Amino acid sequence: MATDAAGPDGNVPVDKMPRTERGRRTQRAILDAAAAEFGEKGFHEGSISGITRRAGVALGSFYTYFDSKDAVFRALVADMSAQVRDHVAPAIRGADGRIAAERAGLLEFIRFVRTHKEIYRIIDEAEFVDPASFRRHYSTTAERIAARIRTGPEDAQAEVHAWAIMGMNVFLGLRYGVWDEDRSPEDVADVIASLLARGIFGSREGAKGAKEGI
Amino acid sequence: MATDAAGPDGNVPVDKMPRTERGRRTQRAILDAAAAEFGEKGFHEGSISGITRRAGVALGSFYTYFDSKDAVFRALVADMSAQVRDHVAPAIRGADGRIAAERAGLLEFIRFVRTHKEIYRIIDEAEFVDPASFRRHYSTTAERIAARIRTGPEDAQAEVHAWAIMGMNVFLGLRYGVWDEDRSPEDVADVIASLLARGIFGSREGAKGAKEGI
Amino acid sequence: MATDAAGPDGNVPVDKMPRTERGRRTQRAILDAAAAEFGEKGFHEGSISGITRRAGVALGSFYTYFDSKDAVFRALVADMSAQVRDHVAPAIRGADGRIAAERAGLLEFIRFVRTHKEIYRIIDEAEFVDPASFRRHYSTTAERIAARIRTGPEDAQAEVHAWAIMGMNVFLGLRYGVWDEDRSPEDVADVIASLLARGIFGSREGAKGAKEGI
Amino acid sequence: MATDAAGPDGNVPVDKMPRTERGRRTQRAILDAAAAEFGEKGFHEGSISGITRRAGVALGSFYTYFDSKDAVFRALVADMSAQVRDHVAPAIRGADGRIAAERAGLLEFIRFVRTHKEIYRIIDEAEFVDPASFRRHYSTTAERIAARIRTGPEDAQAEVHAWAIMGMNVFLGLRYGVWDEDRSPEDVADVIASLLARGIFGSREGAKGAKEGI
DNA sequence: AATGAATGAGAATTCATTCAT
DNA sequence: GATGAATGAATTCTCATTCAT
Repeated sequence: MATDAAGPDGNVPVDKMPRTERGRRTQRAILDAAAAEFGEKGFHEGSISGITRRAGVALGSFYTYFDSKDAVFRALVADMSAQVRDHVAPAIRGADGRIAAERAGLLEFIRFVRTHKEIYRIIDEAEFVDPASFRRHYSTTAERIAARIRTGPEDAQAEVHAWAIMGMNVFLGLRYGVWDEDRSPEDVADVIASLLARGIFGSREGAKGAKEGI
Repeated sequence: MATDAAGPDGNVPVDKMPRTERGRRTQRAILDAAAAEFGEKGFHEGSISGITRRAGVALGSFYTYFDSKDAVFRALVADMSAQVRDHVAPAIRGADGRIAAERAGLLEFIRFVRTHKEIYRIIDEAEFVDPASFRRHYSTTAERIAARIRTGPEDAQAEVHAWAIMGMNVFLGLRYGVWDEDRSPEDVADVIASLLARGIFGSREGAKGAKEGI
Repeated sequence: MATDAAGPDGNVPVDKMPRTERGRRTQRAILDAAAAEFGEKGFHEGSISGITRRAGVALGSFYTYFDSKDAVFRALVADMSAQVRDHVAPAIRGADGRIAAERAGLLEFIRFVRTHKEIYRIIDEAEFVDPASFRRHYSTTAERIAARIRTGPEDAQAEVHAWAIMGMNVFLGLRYGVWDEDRSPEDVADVIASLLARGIFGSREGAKGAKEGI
Repeated sequence: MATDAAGPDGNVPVDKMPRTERGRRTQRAILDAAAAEFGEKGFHEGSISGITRRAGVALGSFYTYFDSKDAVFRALVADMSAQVRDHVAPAIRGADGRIAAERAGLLEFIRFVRTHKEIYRIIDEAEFVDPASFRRHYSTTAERIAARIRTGPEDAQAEVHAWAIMGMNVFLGLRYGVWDEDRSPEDVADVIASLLARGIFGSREGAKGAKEGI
């Protein structure tokens, strides 16, 4: 995990940092329970008592580690955000060529959400619970993509492309990762790689170029 | 507008259907007020009393026309969903060629959200308030796109492309329609048209093809 | 029916008395609908709109004929109270002997409640809605019984006996008239006639005496 | 007392069971307050806030111990039901002979209701609030009586007699215990004992037999 | 650190009654 | 007479947060 709890930017305030090993375990248990609770019921329907029940601790113990319901949520968004990044980054770095990198990113993203379906409910709900977290998550993600695809300092299209790619990924992850698994992640990634390489109709002849590393 | 209030699929139950002209006006006022309230505060922070205050009617009058807070929300999602569709459809129909159609769709979509910024808060929050509405909205939208771009009955990529296009549009609308207006809708639409036509790097030379109607 | 609507003692106030034949029909429809509504749902769960819906008239029309929810209820209690009395009275008058009269009263009472199961919900709920109606109903009923069984002006036991008989009848009506019909009214009436004639254990040899008219 | 709070059958759900002594005291205070509130105002007119005010606790504390207004009510019916039973049982067991047992039961019942006048409002209102409790209360009471008076396995009249006796008791308790105390409980019990022993007219000569233990 | 009882502000919902048409 | 829209007071229930032990 990248971060542990939640200040304004998703980090736990110092005075809530567990001092003992036992404390650390309890805090981790609460954060995991919160992911389960919010992933299942959403932020508003989820409750602190639901979290502590899942974590197997007393209600009051929650406030030993987090300042408020909002605070765990922020910590959670930061945590999930970091998790996706950490999961996807190595594959992107290992890819040969720009299109291949985006292909790898999408592929790993779909794989990741298939095993962490709660991520959508958590990150999307941030739009309502903590808009700053939400914006930060997507802005930094888009910037990362833009940095990868930018062809030079003059490239004015990179930002638009980055948002487009991010949007594709998010919706394809929802459709083929969370809602249904009726198509393999590799297949989806191939189709998109070809789209990025040759456009939407050029791709209808086959999406092999991506693998050759353009 | 397509629908007026809200049953399970977003339609008002018969026993809530206004029988007089006066009733019809009141119901419309409440639905508009709900769009404002939820768009501004979100579903959970928004309140029935906030809605009736905006609508200028008594609290109890709300229940003359809607069964519950959830019900107006459903009606609203159906209503907004229909509004975007109705706004974008003519431009798409009038476009010359497939790529041009998608370009027109995105262009009008960004224009629409610039004047209806509340649409994101409303449709996105449906994921938590009424998942069925949320899924229906995006599934039907994707199907509509797929129908436009499908090259033939064998075209297995159309669905993936449709979800990709929808994802691009949604995120570009958020970025360049709601969050910031630092780039013209036409510019964004051109960039994407080129991407669809020639791929991400082919497009770096210019997105003129779209206008010629491919 | 004996009475039509509801003042403090269960009669409709003059200004609510229908002047036309059409009005009379509407009022009767409302009263019958109220019996159904309250019998089915009870006073508190029952609603004016439920009544008018059953009666097939507009909500506002209710107030043309009754002053309030309490008022219909009072009218109803008076109405049902009179109905039982009117149904049971002839049988009692026609009976040969005191025990036979009580037997006939119970027999007809059970028969009556089997076809008017709502009577319990209505009269019993009066204890909470309109204690005066409730008390009046049982007091006058007890007095009627006492008058029948009193052996003379000195008979101090008659009142106690009357309440005892009324209590038996009410509970036997509930058990063998409303809740279950697993024993014939005649059978029940025979058992009680014998109890009244010879006591609880004397009766175990048979309850024939009642028929002979003691 | 037999039960403390209220599930479907009048028992508190486990998750509402107080874990500390302090909790136990609070729950008891709320239950007593509910008896007072409902006894005085009835179920529908009584309010949760009325209960917590009487109990001297915060409104929200009510829900720490009971799931709903209905739930306390159920708990209360079970509680009162058990209280009468526990109050009357020893006198019945100590009586010499069957008639004497019934006499003792009635006597103690009248005495009990004189000091717990709220019992009628509570148990009778169960007919509307929680029919299952109501039926359970009277069914088990009748069975207990039947078991006492049954002369043998063939005795088909016992059940009818049991309901008759219960009905007498309930109405005599209402008349001479709750509404008016113009006749001593002993006197009433004597009259009924004689009725049970010799029938209604046999008893006019005197009800001495009961005391001799028939 | 951990526990769980206590708090009370806040919101949705119901429905008898009034009234303009 | 009939209609049905409008009103708003009243109440139940939820739950984040605090605090004494």
